[in-house]
Amino acid sequence: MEWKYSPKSIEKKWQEYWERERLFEVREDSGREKYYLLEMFPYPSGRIHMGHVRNYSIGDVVARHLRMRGLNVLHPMGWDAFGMPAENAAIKAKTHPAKWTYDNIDYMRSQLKKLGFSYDWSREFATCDVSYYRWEQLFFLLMYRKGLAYKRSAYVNWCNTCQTVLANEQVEGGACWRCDQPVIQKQMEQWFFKITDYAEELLDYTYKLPGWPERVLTMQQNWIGKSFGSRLVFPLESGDGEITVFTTRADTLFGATFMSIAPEHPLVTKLCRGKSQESDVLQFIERAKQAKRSDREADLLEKEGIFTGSHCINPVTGLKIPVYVANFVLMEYGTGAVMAVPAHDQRDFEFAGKYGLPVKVVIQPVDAVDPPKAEELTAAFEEDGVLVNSDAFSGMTSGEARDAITAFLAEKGLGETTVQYRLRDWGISRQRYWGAPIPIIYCDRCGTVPVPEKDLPVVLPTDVALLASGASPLPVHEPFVNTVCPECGGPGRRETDTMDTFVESSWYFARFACPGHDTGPLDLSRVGYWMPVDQYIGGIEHAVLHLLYSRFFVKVLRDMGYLDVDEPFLNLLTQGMVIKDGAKMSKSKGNVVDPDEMIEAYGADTVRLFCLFASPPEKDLEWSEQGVEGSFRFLSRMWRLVAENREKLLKAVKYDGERRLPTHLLDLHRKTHQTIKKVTDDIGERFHFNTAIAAVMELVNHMYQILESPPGDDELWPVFREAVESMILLVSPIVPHIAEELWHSMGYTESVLLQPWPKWRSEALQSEEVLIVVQVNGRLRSRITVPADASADQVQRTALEDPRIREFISGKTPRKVVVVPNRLVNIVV
RNA sequence: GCGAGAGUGGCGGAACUGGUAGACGCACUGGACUUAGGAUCCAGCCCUGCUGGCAGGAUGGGGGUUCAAUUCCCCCCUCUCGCACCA
Repeated sequence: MEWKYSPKSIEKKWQEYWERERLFEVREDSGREKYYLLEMFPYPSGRIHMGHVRNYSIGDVVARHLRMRGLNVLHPMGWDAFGMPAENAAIKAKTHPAKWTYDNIDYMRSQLKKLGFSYDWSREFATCDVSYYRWEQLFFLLMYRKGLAYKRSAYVNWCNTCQTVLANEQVEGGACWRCDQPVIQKQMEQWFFKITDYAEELLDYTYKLPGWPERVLTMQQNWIGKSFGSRLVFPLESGDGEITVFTTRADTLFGATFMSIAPEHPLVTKLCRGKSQESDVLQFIERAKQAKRSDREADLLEKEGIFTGSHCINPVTGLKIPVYVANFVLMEYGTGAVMAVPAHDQRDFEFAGKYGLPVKVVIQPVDAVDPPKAEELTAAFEEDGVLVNSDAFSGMTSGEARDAITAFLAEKGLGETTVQYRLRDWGISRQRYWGAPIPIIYCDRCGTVPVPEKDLPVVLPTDVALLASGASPLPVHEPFVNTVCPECGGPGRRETDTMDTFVESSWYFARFACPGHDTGPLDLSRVGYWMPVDQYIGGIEHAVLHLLYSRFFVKVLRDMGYLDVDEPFLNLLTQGMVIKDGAKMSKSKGNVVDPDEMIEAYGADTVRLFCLFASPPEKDLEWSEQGVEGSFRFLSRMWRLVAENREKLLKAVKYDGERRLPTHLLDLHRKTHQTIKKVTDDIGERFHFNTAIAAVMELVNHMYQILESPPGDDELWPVFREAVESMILLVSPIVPHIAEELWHSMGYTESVLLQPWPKWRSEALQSEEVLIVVQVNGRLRSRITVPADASADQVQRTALEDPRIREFISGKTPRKVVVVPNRLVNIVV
């Protein structure tokens, strides 16, 4: 055995050994308890970054630990391989996205292997493999059949830089989530998945996922945005038609003095037709539509509107009120029309002030004597209160009135209570090449025709010439586009949009359970064993996006009979970012640390150890080269402990806990068992790897302490051997290479992975004497040592007899004495 | 604006159900070994005072509950994240 720890000479050896022995490959085994551990799979961008290293190190500790605890652990890895960077890189480097992607996968796989992660590589796949995305096309067809996939013309988020459409979830603060450029609104024909059909269930289950972080659930709840309200009908003054609004404040209906509708509202052109203001209105609409979404969202856009020239009738007052087009009304939410109540809505209040519209107070605060006067209002009163100026409804509370007014209108067919969601359908069309083709054919005679299942897959052609603009080459790829209509046999044209790559990541976790299955997407006999994922680990950035889509998709697949679970991920751990010099590591900031260089300099174990030790997983991790060196130093200390004492350790027989020991060895024996308990709890229950590591460091320090003053004791080496072996087993999930090497150097021939996780004995945790803190009036004054089994009375007596304590009490009689067993005594005088 | 989370030494962070605040590591200081060490080992290391041992003050600030508060409650300040004209 080398005297010096040198990771280079051991890491590769053990990686090859694990692979040769197929130690990470698993099969379903109904006789064993399963555990499905998954980390978010990476996009093959070229190289692994520190965020990945951290994510996968956390997962690997859990996987290795639970294997030693006897569970049948599925721990797979694959590639989220479709996506735009491949296209952009291919254009730049004059290569093909497929080649670029698969080359990156090869390199990144080698990086992951160098880090020693315990993946079952036999299950690996990439989502751009035809054998994967073909099943996604089948899902699309089944969803199409059920009306869950549909096409419509809609105003959508368009990113000019990426030359494609984005889903609402993919627009962050009005900018593209990928390239950060402003997004504009564009009307296009688009395919949607009807996620809104599942809004209620998606929301419902956010209250049934105790293993998820509260804030992720809150974010999803906000995103779904359920609100209870009413749909109310305002007939047009002209008599031919009506405007329906959604409102959560039906109680304020008597105060609705005008109407605001969205520029995109279908009635707008009709309402201004033939009126004197027609051309002004049309101009206004054009301007409003062109406004960037980023401005609209950032509240930069001034609130503006224009009178359409038409009126509608307030259904309870019977008064005619003007209809305005307003740039802040969103067509996508509710009905695209808002009843404006300036006295009780701040936005309407400002709008009314600007255009000289009437303000009518209909709610007064509960404790007010008189209703406030409209002309004295400086701001809208938006809270609930008591109704005034509202005919028969006056005197009701807001809550009562919401129901009563809606019911009153419902009788006339002019209203109903309803539930409104903020969530909108998931737009999945992407005008890009490197994605899964949408299996649809357009025929002049038959219209939109789904590709028959027997004709799947629709293979993405590889013989394409990429366009420098980034626009998809598919529409101009004649052999792909031109096809035959499956219904009439006449000429047909293929859909050239591809699917959003979030579709692939919405079911990959299920496919890992049966990766080679080729007669269907999922083999329920195997998938049923492994699903759901017991623990999912990844970045918080997917709190809404990927994690919401996946939940939706699982419910759809369940309803199709492909899955028998309601939710994909039982427990979720969202790990923090890797930070350097106070900022997230990124190329543009120039603060990236390359994992390869770190592995080269310190070895994989050190890199893993540092990632786990520097902070708890859910917090951000500040990268520190000195911290990395500290981690390396600790591994060296462990190494030397074994290397320098190997002969003596090998000769000793592990202490069995039976014979009596001198105090200092009993201390070590106890420390060993305390450490086993602490590490087991920290890794297994709390995921606090940093404190688990700290505990092992304490044990190692303790061992060095004992070696400082060699007592020449016969019992030393047996007890030491117990401590050393425990140490090796406890760190093995964290730093597997050095653990494997040390384990074998202790004379074992079987992998450390196959050892049972060490157990602590509770009797070994007990010490004969305990230290008790003595306080007087809550201030620490002395420490006493008492037998562990001393009664409260005895402890109290000993404390009161303590000379220091007597001094502090100085003759006074204690008013009260609190005794906390094994902890402290507090004397109140 | 709304929602969530967080504020502890020079730094990263401990303290699981209220019970010795600062485990463990980094940095720093001193010493040992050494031709030398940026290797290793040992010791010190929150602040203030006489400086041995103590005493007092410290967990963003203020108040409260309690024998006892980093931990529970109220108010305020700061930071981070998410949502943001949602009717």
